[in-house]
Amino acid sequence: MATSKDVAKLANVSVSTVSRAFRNDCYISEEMKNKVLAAAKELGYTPNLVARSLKNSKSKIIGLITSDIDNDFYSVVTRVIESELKRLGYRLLISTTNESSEEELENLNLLSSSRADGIIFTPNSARHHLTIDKIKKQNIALVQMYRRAYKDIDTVLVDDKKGTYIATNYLIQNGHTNILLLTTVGSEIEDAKNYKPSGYKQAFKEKNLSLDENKNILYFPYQTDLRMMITQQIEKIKPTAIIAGTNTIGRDVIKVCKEMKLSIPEDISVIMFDDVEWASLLDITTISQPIKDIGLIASRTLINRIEDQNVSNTPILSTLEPDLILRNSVKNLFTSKKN
Amino acid sequence: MATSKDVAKLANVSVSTVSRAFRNDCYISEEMKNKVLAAAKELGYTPNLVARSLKNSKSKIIGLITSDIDNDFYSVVTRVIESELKRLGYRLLISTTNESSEEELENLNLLSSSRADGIIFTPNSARHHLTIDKIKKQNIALVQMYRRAYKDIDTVLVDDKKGTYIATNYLIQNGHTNILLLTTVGSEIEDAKNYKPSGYKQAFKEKNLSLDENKNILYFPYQTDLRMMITQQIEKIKPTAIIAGTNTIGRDVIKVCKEMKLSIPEDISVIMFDDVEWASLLDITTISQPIKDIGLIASRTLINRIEDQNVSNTPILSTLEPDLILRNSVKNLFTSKKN
DNA sequence: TTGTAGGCGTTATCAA
DNA sequence: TTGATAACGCCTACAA
Repeated sequence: MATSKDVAKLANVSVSTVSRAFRNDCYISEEMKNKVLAAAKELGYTPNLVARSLKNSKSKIIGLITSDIDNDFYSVVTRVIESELKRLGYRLLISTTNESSEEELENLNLLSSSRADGIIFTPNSARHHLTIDKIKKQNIALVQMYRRAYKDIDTVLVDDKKGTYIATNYLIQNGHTNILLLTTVGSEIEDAKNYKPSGYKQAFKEKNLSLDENKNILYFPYQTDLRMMITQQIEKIKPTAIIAGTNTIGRDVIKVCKEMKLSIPEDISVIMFDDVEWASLLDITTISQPIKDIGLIASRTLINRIEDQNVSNTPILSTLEPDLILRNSVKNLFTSKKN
Repeated sequence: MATSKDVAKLANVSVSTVSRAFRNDCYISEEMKNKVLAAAKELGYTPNLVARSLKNSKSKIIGLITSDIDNDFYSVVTRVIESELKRLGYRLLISTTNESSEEELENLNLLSSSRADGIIFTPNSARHHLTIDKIKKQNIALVQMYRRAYKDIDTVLVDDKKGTYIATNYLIQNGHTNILLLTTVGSEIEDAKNYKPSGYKQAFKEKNLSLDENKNILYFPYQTDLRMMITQQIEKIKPTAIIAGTNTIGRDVIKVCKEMKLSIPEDISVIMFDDVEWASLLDITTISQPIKDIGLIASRTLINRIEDQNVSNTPILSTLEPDLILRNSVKNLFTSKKN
């Protein structure tokens, strides 16, 4: 592979002139620049970005650590981040953790060693404070997305509490009081675990409705086939409505309903988190996460930290609001009684 | 950030000893190694992978260029590739082209400049032979996936012709002869464009059934809302069955059927390419692409090229077979006539 | 405006 | 087994 030295030799100039030609440096004459560019073309030369990174201590690479890229949620957010970062002149190195805190640590360390300019990640725990501190000292920018494990770094969150709140309220307004909430243990982050249940409970409290938390809220471990557990719980408490805390849970709920020959919304009402593509095909009412905004804000917050020296030192917390997308998976128990 | 020099100073050894300690070099005593590791820990030192890359001319980074990461197909394959590459000691840099040949070129050049060790990509055209040659000369391994634009590099393909062939055959066996095939122009690659139609035509030919290609095969441009066009074609030729060439086309077909109040499979039969998650929820019969195998084989072929000097020079072509996943979206016109 | 030279943090070669 | 030193390819003072 040709180097700047080769180009310099061919163009009869010095290596610094070659360097200048490739960085739109103003201290170079048009003539020289053209000469260099011509020689470079002849040799098929492009600047070696690895060498440039070493010299500049800037890699123009951002690491993205998610738990699970083939979850629709993460693949869409990955897409958004990739294209926004490209626009801003950065490239994206991805890695997944499968919700494992150890893998998360490995990935963080790898990105730290790779001298990434920044990292966007979805923490599974708050255990890696030491590593996070090390990374901050290295001057690598950090943004945590979707979960807030560390108080001292920039965060992009979705207000999950509000999500369950509006879903629950909507169900109550339609006459449902026996509502099964299915959610994930999700992570070790205490806050994150409680967001969804708390909105649910608040809605009940505000209407002075009684609620048996132990029966009506079910916490799932990560990524197993949940159908058995869902079936049992439905049989046990006979809910009139279900709130599925993620799209994967929602998928299993729909499968279970099919197996149990429960038609939606006639026999049971369903609201699902994440407005994935197939929700509209099945006419499922959803809590829509503003995925695009999450990706955009995460990218921009990160790049601001990297490029803008003047940005305030205090961590920025951006909280985005979910939306209720009304379709046809919730039955109105009031009007149907009248019939 | 601490460097090997700092560690060397603290441990009272030379930088070469530090380097050896971190590379499991055998020419180092246990004692020295421990001393170095302790010093490194104290300083929070990790080897700078950028410097290592420069020195070794090996970045341990693989570039993946796909057209569209939020298509289910690509996000699953990305996931598989990421985890396989991690297992093999490589990291994944992703970029998308939106099916644009120009963006593809930019991405190839960027990866070339970044000195990636290898590239897996889904070519949109065969236009970039010069760049491909340059990259090969650079000793960057290349694998093209899903489309075969260049004859001289390793390829992982799915036998799309066979896919439409078995789908069409199955429909014919169920009494369908007016079948609408919806497929993409997809790319400028002449071969790729014709795979799906050719299997379809072959099935008709083998049964000596007549076929009006101009009416029964519809080519779509990339990523637009196809519903209008689908609706018109259904009204025009009144097919008894539809084959959707991709999951995004399938999604639009299902939406159209809803809008037109055509129930599947009662009023119209549907088979769709790509066995995405939601296909089972809607009971759609699909042509399943062996996505995991594609990702695994692409990764392994690439890493073999990189690490195994002895691998044969002739390009490897791996063709994977699709499967018909039977569900309940095709009506048997023979048995239903009898009723 | 252009060229020279030193250094970014590693690793590899060679000598000790 | 260890240490000194010269690359890897680029950028940036500084000198010309």
